[in-house]
Amino acid sequence: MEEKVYDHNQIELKWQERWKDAQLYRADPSSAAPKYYVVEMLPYPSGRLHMGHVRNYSIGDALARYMWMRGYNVQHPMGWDAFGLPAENAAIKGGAHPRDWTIARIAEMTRQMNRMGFAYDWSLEITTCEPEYYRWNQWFFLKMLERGLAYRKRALVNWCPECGTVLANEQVVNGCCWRHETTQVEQRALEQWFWKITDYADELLRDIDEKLEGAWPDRVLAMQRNWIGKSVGSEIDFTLEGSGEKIRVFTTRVDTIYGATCMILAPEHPLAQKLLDEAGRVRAKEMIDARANKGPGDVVKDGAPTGAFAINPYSGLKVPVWIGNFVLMDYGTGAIMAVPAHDERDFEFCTTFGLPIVPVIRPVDTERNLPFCDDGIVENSGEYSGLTSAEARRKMNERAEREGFGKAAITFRIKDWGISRQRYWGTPIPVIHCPKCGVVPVPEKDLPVELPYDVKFTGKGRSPLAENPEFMNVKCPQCGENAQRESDTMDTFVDSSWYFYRYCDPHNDKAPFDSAKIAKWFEIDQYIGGVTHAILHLIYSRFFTKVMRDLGLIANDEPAANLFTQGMVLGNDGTAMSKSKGNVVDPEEMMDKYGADTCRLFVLFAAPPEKDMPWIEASVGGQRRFLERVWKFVTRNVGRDAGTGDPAADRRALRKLHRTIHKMTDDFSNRWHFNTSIAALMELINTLTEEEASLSRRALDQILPSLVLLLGPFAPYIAEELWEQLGRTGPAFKQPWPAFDESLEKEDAADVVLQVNGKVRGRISMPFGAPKEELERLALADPKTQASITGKQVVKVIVVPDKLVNIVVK
RNA sequence: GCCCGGGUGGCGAAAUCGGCAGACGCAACGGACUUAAAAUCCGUUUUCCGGCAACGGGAGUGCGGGUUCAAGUCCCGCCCUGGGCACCA
Repeated sequence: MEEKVYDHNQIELKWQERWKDAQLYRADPSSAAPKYYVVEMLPYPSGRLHMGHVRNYSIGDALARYMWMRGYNVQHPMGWDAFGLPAENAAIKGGAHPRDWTIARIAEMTRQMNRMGFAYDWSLEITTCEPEYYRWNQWFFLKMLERGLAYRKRALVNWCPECGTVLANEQVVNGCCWRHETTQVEQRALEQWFWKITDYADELLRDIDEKLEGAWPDRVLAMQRNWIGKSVGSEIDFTLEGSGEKIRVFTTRVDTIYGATCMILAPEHPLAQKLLDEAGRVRAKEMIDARANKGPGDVVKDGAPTGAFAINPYSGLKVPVWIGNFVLMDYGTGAIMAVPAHDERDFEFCTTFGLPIVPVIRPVDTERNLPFCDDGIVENSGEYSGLTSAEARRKMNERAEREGFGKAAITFRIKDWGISRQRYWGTPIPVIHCPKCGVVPVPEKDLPVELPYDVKFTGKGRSPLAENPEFMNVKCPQCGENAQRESDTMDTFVDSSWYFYRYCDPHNDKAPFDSAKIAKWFEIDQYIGGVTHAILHLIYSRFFTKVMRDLGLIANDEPAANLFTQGMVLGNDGTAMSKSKGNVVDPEEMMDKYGADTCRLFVLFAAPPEKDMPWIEASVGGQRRFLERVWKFVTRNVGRDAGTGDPAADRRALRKLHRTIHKMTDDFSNRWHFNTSIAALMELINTLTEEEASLSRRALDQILPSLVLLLGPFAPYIAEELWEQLGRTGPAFKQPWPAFDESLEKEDAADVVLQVNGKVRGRISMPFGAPKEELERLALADPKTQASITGKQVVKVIVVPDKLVNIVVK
């Protein structure tokens, strides 16, 4: 048969047309095959696919296609993280309505994804800005409220005095407003909603060890551990001299308490406000503001005495009470005991302000240089002197508990999740503020609280919702009097915390999902996304899963049994692609130029998927050339009258084929190092081209279909087209993955390396399984090794059968 | 400062269990084809030394030690680099 021309445009258009069939990538509900649920993190619909998406989704798609071929019942959905600031910013700048803006961009990105040939079951598609989705955010909010997991408190927000509005963190650039680059952002306190993720802090931490270790990347788990930040220590009350009020401190080093030479309160600490005089309060305010505008780098330690004194409950000694800018109000109790001899920060503080330094811990076997911050032997500490730090901590905790001035305590660094956003384009928080009844939840039957479409985007004043009377004015569900809706919307991380559950039952209008469907598909077998979501998204989803479990909706404790985080795509200059650097490569341009298959192949070939990968356009051509070589090889050999050929050539070609299948099967099941899988395919085509003239028809009939199927998960268009040209029926991606036969992989003879003192001196070809003695004899007799041995004494000979002989000489 | 990665040719990388370092690809150079160019195909390409040559010999995986018959791979101590956290008591 004639060799054909590889025209990627023609092939892609043809198959896109055929792949429109909505049933094609649907999981089979009646299938008895084992399920495989693979999810790639859903994108924000910015309107253009970027290389990071292409990489993420090419990895996921290769895996989904491979698992289909392995006979699994695969569920592979896609959706849109459709709420968020860019749409609203665009509206503020005079662009389209956020909804229209978003819908148009979703359409555009869907088109691009289909062009890439990604195999999604679009019947499961979810769009988080649709009421049918976000009503369940609201439903979950009500459940959180019922269970005491949602509460309101005052918290700081960014405020631009120029706009007269609240800014999201992303709208703050270098401490200034995004629209007024010279206007400093201020901090203002507003009543906001929080979710008590801290209630689950212990379980979130424990399950990292018990459920995720080994299945999620270490660096993600390390970041999460760090973020949760569990500290084991003690809470101890110091008594204020005079009033007798208690000041509670948290410390991990109660064993050093005899060395406490002062107490330091956060400047915001309520007691500090009380103890300070007018001048002191001004100083405290200065410290708070200086910290709010904290630039990068260290803030110099600052502090001031309150004039008050407190009594150390263990030693009975009186210490001064200070305020200090390095003590955080929202960690621990907002107050510390300063032990300058055994803590670097306290040391720095007390040195600066001339406070005494009293050592109470002796190192076990080294000189003591202050501050000495390790455990040691306690001294100058009354009845505890002579104990180890650990013993002292235990005994001191016991006494605190017994005498009622403290206890062993655990503190977490993680804080409750503030979900309120003073924005329009998000899920309305379903509560009503009634002057008589207070905060009243919207009754479930009234969900969803829909976002009104007709609002004004001024970028000034309160959020567009708050300025919209038709939205805001309602009757109180409890007393029927005039009341106001909550105008805040939810953080978009709420949307993405549970979307992969909704995929399993996307159109359910009675519940967020049917629990039986979740039981069938969960946990997610493989979740794939960027490491940038290591903390927030991935910890919020874990939290959501645990809450849903406690609500009785699901049975699993974790959302994803396995997580894979791919590396970034870097520009030609080796830095992350960004518009400001002008090193962005547009996937669509690459598709025009080289075709979707080439793009997919390149992002998988250039580096192993977990590593950062530079986009070097010069090398993309190599992938295109590879596809052309495969294309030509297959098309010109489809019907070629090859006859019986040369059995030795057949054997060599089949050996390479089976090794390639073996290698790729390993890569898919272990490491996903698709770069080496593709390299193996390249080696295969190199061998096939070399042997081509001597191959028999029989061998070709085995080789051609296998080659095409192996290529399928990476380059689906060309695989499907060639499959059809081979005269096969049924889609290539639903064929069984080729099997390898190890007996065909073996060389005819073993190539045994001969070494002298570890240096290669020669090699001999031997039948497999040759006895050690014979290998040793032949190695010693070999002329190549003789040259290096003569005149020396052979000390010993190491023989690794079928592989290597190392002669050790002196 | 603390916690993770990473360091191998001109470049992206490979070597999965301690057994031939540099597979595969890019780029470069040489050749074939062509009036010419592009495309394609063939060849060379870690480095140093010797040789017209086929070839032979030495060095080499960030640096310094160590274990081993054998180390890119394991151990100890450094250096550089990317990322995360960063006054968390």
